[in-house]
Amino acid sequence: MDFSKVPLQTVERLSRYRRVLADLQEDGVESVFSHRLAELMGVTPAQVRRDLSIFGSFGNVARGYDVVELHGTIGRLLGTDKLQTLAMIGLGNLGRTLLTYRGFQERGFHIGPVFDRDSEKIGKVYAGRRCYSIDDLETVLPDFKCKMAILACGSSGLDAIVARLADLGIRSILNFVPCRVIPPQGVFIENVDLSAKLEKLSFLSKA
Amino acid sequence: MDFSKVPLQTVERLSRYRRVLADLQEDGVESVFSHRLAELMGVTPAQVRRDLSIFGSFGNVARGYDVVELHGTIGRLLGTDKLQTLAMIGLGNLGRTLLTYRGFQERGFHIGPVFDRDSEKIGKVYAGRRCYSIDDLETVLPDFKCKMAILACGSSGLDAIVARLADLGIRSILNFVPCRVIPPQGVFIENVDLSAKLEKLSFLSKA
DNA sequence: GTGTGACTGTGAATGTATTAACAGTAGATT
DNA sequence: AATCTACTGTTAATACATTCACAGTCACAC
Ligand SMILES: NC(=O)c1ccc[n+]([C@@H]2O[C@H](COP(=O)([O-])OP(=O)(O)OC[C@H]3O[C@@H](n4cnc5c(N)ncnc54)[C@H](O)[C@@H]3O)[C@@H](O)[C@H]2O)c1
Ligand SMILES: NC(=O)c1ccc[n+]([C@@H]2O[C@H](COP(=O)([O-])OP(=O)(O)OC[C@H]3O[C@@H](n4cnc5c(N)ncnc54)[C@H](O)[C@@H]3O)[C@@H](O)[C@H]2O)c1
Repeated sequence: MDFSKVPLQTVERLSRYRRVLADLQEDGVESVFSHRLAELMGVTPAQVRRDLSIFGSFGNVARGYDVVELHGTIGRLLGTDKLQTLAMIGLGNLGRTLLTYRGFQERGFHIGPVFDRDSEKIGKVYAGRRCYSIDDLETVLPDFKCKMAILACGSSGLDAIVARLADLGIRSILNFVPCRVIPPQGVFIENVDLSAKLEKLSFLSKA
Repeated sequence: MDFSKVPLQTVERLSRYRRVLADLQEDGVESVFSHRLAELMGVTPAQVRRDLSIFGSFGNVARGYDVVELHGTIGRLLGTDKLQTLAMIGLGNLGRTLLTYRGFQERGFHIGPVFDRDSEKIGKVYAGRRCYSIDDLETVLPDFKCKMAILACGSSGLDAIVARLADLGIRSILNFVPCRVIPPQGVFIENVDLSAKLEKLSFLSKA
């Protein structure tokens, strides 16, 4: 599997395919044609076939795609067939909300250690997770074997935190802090900027 | 201004330009070249010039772009130069977190009326905002003159809620519910799917 | 004034993503 | 067994986005 020639947009659709397939599986549907899958996804059938064919030939002319099999295959591709433990930095309003969100668990993610710099929070347990001092990152994090992290902290000194996470083996980061963070070599950062989304909507709705 | 020929990616960058320009303004910088702006944005200088030139000629060969002027121009383009009031559906963990988030206010957005179906919450006031019954949407919402809404509720009956919002003049929606919602004619929906983002990161970090 | 250097705005070139179109195939039908 | 139908996987065509590269412009030096 040559990752470099998978279109980024296709990657973003993969998780949606999986979600749609999970629903079909729940409904007892055994197999599905690109046509129907496209309809459920809101894309063209050609797009579906193209997306899937990048990873192999899973379809069958007579029956289409096997729902259970394809669901499993996409899960393995995404790496979400096994539970992954994430680290989180910042246990403020957002951090606490994310901690109690069940949607992550359902899709193979689990927030493990949480780090903050506020002494009020350090040592306490929230939603079953212990809050550690950000100063203890190097001693605590390795025990959890995390490959991914969530940033839900303040913006000051963010680059330093990212560098430390990278040194500790974190390969990818979901960042809620609305400021530019330059990814260290080999680290992927996905930014979630809600205000930017609202601004985009504001622009579009003027059209 | 012909909106149809503005690349979507450019729209998404507009809010980031504005943020960068706000920082420059704060630092007392009067004008800036595409080069420097590109550096701060993490894109190429050609991209910056192309993006801005779509909306007009704001630059000056000798001084580059006027920081204050461009900041204002982008604000007007995005429609965030005036405060906009949003409606929100769902006052759960996420809804409450968003209500208290200061970042929205800072960028010209204000959550006004909040609707829920839980009688425990209806009538109460959270962070200065009254929670109304979702059944009273038609009577309450018009008073607030909202053009945008946030969905932070459960997934059942979502299409019906979206249809009602559309009928009441909502033009665009920020949706946190992880299921496909088909936008009614003339309504824009931006989906925020955090699990999908994590799955994307999981895939990329296997490369 | 004339020359120099550095910039913007943009046409042309390239790169990336989507859609159209069809060859090849397998089951169903006569 | 020959024909028909409807599908997948893929090649070719199109659309969309970014980058290159340069003509035209302005400020400044001499
Ligand atoms: N709350 C929201 O709805 C929302 C929405 C979008 C983005 N965000 C962003 O997410 C981040 C967190 O938001 P919040 O509302 O939870 O803020 P918050 O102030 O409630 O919490 C921030 C937490 O991070 C901790 N923190 C700050 N700097 C730290 C550091 N260097 N190391 C460790 N811990 C640190 C603080 O002690 C605090 O506990 C902010 O950057 C915010 O802009 C929040
Ligand atoms: N909590 C998170 O961190 C998080 C992250 C990403 C996405 N989401 C999504 O956001 C949504 C809300 O999440 P949450 O954690 O706040 O859930 P929650 O259960 O805490 O709150 C949901 C709220 O919505 C209300 N509600 C449900 N259906 C409604 C309807 N039809 N009309 C009006 N109100 C309705 C409920 O009464 C409840 O108050 C969910 O769809 C969830 O999947 C949540």
